[in-house]
Amino acid sequence: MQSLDSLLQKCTSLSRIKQLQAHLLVTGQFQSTNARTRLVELCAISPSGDLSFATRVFHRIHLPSTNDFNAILRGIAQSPEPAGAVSWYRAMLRGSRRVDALSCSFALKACARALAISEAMQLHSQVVRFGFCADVLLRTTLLDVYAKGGDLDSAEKVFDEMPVRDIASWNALISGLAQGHRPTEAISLYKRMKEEGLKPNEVTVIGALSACSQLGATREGGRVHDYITEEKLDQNVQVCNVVIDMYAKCGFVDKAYEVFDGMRSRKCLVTWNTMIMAFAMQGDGYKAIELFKQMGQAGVEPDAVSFLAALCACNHAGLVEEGVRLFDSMKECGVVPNVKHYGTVVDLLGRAGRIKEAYDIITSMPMMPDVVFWQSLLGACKTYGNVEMAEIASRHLLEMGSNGCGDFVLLSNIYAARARWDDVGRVREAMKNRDIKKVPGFSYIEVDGKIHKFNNGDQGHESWQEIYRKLEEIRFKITEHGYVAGTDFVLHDIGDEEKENAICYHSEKLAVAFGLISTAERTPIQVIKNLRICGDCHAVIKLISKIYNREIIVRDRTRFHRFREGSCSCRDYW
DNA sequence: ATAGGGTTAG
Repeated sequence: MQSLDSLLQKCTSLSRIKQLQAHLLVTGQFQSTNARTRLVELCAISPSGDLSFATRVFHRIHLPSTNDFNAILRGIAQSPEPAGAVSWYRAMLRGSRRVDALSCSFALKACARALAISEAMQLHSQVVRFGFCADVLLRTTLLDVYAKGGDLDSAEKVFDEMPVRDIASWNALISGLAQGHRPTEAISLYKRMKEEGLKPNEVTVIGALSACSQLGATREGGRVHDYITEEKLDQNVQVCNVVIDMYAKCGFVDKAYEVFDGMRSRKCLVTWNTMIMAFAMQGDGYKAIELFKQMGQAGVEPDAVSFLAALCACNHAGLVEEGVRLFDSMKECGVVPNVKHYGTVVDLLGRAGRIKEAYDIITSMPMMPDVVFWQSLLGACKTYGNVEMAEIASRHLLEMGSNGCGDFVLLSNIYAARARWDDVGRVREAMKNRDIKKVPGFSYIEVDGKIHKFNNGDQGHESWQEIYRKLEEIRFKITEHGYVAGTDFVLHDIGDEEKENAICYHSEKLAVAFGLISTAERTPIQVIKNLRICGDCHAVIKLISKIYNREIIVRDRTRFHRFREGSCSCRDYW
């Protein structure tokens, strides 16, 4: 037995696995020993293994045990086609061998990966029926499947009903909430966990910090970082990576770089990528590219994400030539550009007015352009007044059934600028006939460590009346400074006054106004927005920074805008 | 019935 164990450990390649199988067959141990089961499992799950070979071996077993079934089930669950695990599990149910908690565990894991929620629910009821409920690990798996499938309410329910929880159960829900865009709840659960005397580990802080990054929760993020240092969790690269990302997303690039530079654990590819992205978001194009080069010097090969980060940096900093060069160099590095790379270069070229080149890339790239490409091109056409190309782009958008009102607004504006009123009318008609909806915009602002959330036109905040009064004051003051409402940025099917009102109460304006009334004079105000900042808000916040003498930082979907004395760090280029 | 299952970054 001892020798079989050591033989199993040496099975690091498929040929070794086959040798061992032959050995078991020859010595007559194949049909009777546990070693066989472990061999099947090894072959089914190890990277050097081969699932189809494992399955062939399985079929040579006279009376496969539950464990033999499980070995294959586990293999299918972590294969590229996890959905097959459910039918394997069903075959098991019909067969002579009973399923155990592990079978359920693997099948559930497969559901999580295949996002098969209804199958997961069926498995859930079986877990109950088979009486596996006392199993903490299995319940945690269940919780995780719901969370990954987007059903956070069910995940919470599983968690609440657990008679016993261990750290992994807490971690699964904290991470689930963070990944499911319910960061506020993730943080309160993290706090509750500490209050209950549990000790967060690496996995916990990764989830908690990811939630802080989303919210721009600077204070809580700093506290988590302190805890990480105290508990020496920073020996873990993944933890360091999230710390860097958290500081970057909370607007502290310098702090992010400090952590990056002083890391005790070895930097990995993700570490470099995170830091490059951090500079890119700040619009520090040169620093990002510098780091990209340093990464190569450090012997870390850039991957698709590294290139994307560097390309975004070029885009945000307006480094057109550098970006094109970078894009062209991808092939030499053996990295295949994906949609996002193409999207970024197209955007980069378009913004630089190189519309024909951008168009040529769209038409020659190896994948179908999605709406984003045509929107980006259309935007460039508006900036450079290229009506012909704008029509081409819009036609594609219409064909693709785009329901983003921004596309219609842009096209309508392009026609209006040329006084082509018939066309303007046609676009309006098209707008009416479609179900045009916007993704609702919202913004966060942290004041005294507390996160406040604002939706567009929100009147739910406790001081909303004060906020709206402040906005009126702002409107009055900026008008004195020559501001004219930029009604380009909203739908054209409402009256002028209404239009003005609609953009007056964009979530970022509400958040900034709240910042003005609730923080000390001259202190910076920081806002996080889920979408890209709109042009009118951008113009208004520039003026606010000047009139109220405040530095205002807005992180939008793609980057940071640092408003100071009437201008923005993005140089109006975003 | 020998062991094997859950939570983690750009």
